[in-house]
Amino acid sequence: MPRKILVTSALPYANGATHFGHLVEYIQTDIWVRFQKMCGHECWYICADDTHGTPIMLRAEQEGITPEQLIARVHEERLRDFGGFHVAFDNYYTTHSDETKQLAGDIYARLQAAGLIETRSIEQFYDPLKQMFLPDRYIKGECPKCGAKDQYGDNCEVCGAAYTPAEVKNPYSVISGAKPELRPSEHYFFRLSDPRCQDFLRHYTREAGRLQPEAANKMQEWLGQPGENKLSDWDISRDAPYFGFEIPDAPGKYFYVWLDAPIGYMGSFRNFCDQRGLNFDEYWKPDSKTELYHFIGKDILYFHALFWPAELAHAGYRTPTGIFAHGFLTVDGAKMSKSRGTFITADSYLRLGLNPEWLRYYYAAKLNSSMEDIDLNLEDFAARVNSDLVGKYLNIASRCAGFLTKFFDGKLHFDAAQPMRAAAVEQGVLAAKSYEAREYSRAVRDIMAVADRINEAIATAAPWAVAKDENKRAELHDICSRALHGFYVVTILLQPILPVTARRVARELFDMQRDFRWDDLDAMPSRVAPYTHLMQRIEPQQIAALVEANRESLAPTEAAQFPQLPQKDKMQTDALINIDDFAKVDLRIARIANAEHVEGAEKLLKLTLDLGTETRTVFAGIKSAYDPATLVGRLTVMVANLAPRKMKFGLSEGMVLAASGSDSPGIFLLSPDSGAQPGMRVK
RNA sequence: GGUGAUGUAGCUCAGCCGGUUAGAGCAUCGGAUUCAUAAUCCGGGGGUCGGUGGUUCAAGUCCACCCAUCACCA
Repeated sequence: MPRKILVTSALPYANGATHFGHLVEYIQTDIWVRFQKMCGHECWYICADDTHGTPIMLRAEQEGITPEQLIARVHEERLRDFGGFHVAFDNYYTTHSDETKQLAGDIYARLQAAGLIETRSIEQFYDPLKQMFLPDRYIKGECPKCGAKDQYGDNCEVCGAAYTPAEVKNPYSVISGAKPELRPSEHYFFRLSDPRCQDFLRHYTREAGRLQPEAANKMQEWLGQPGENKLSDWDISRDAPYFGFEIPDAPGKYFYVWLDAPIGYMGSFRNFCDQRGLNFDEYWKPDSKTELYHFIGKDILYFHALFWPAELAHAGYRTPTGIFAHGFLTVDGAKMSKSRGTFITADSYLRLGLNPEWLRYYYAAKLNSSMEDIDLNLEDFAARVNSDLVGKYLNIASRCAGFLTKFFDGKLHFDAAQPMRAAAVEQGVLAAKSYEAREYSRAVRDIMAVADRINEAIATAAPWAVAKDENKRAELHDICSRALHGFYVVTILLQPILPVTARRVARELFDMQRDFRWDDLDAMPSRVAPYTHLMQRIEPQQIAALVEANRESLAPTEAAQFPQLPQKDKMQTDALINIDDFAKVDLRIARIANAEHVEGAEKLLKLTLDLGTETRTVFAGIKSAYDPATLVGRLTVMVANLAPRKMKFGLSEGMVLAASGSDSPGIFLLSPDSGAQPGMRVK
């Protein structure tokens, strides 16, 4: 019976760049969602930008743009960054939307009708110059305890003391420098202290599966003993000027950003339902049979486990099935640091050309269901990825597929398929348990143990020795088929973590027309295409470049920020061509039918290209980057109408296309997406 | 200051309700192998399980205190 599941990641605040800390959560969630989808469940992954509040308003002002412009820009960045790491949202929206506004107003009205909204006058610091009320973070002064200067209004970074802004000595506004003054203002409160909320939360937070054990304990701490009434009301309004939604019938009063942020989950989902014709209410009505999960960081547990369920429950909506908090990310054992270069942005990683699946794998290898922090040890990162993914996992296919191609035309044959299928299904059950429980580190451990066993079996069977005896072809066939089946199994198990590699394995290696599903574990692959490399190793220089790119020196400059970036080859916008000019170039898909070294040539390889209707001989200067054996069989793109050129070694009838940078090493041959056939025109 | 979490080999981590000589992967050392992106396989070395004290026939595993790191709260 397929489940219906709605999953969210916390809405990232729309200021600042996406960094590695963010990615922990989105990758964690994405893996879970991909796993559920593979199992055939209807699972929707919903997210949005969290766009309101004072910081956004001020930031936009600082940049001389409107908040709308700021959040639109950040929206683009987020989509690019998350997409770059293969985080596949079903909908990525914004809280600054009609849907969210309407839902926020609706929830507010229902809470008001339930008698859970109350107004009262409070005193707050006000910046007389800037003419606005100041959040605590925007007040600085001397620590009342140790006297340290320039400390924030809520705690001291020098002595660690916590206090209120009123206690700070010689306070000043961070925005204008003015001395803040206390002023009264009417604020709106959600009455969390109401017995109805207390009773509800006392039960809700203790139900099995709702929260992690540590989180549930924390809730008990916040809730206190029965009758203790430790919860206080929640201030949900802010005074103008404020970027957000004005509270209905309360001119000049706005919803506090934390009120509309979680409602943004609903807003994004409603927007998605409208696009897809889904029934919003089926997922949000009080007695919904669907499941709702929020993946969050442990820092925002308070909002998600207290305010949010209490709001929903009393506004006539369903409450979350589960709230899953994760810990923080440290890099090399310490908080991410801009000066050390460990405050790593998603963008820098992608721009330097590092493979996003490396990070996905490493995070998966570290993540479990607890709220413990996880550490990204950069040295360990490279070692682990190289050894697990390239050395163990991909190596299985790399070392055995050749025999199958060479002796058996790529066909697989199993002497005893049934027990192999049973074993694969069993592995699947084990891994599925771990994925479902968000114990990814356990899943990875178990899966890599499978890869270890396969390599062991290969070593024992020694196909390279068996291959020398022509009478043992059947044995060789079985050995290599088993190995490739093992590779097939491990790939399916890893697909939630390595979606791109798994997709390539399915489509390019095993000739499937779709991605893997979990129940493919109970099927046997029948043939393999010639193996081509699926992943590069991490080079130590790449890690060094990453750290360098993220290191903020005392005088940061644009150029210093991405020293290794291949931004050299400037686009020549002054030499434009029109479509007809371009059409003169006859680009064709070509299959490399043969590739060989050219005696006496330092840089050239001799390629025989199959264009479907004819073959061409092309000399390509790619010897430094490619081993001819690995090229045979792959598709690439060639210029078919280039005038033939007589070279020292023969006539070259065209050229193949490859990317290269002027000052970074490497030559990268182009490849079409799967499905392209030799001879097809590229245009 | 209070509460909680964490602290196990060089690195990253497993260790269920306390029970034989504390495990894995990586790294390292020795050997094998050459099918594979110097990948793989076999074997060895390496830990007084943060510290101190206690409970117990028996503690990495329970208790107390202390230290370190992190978080939350006032």
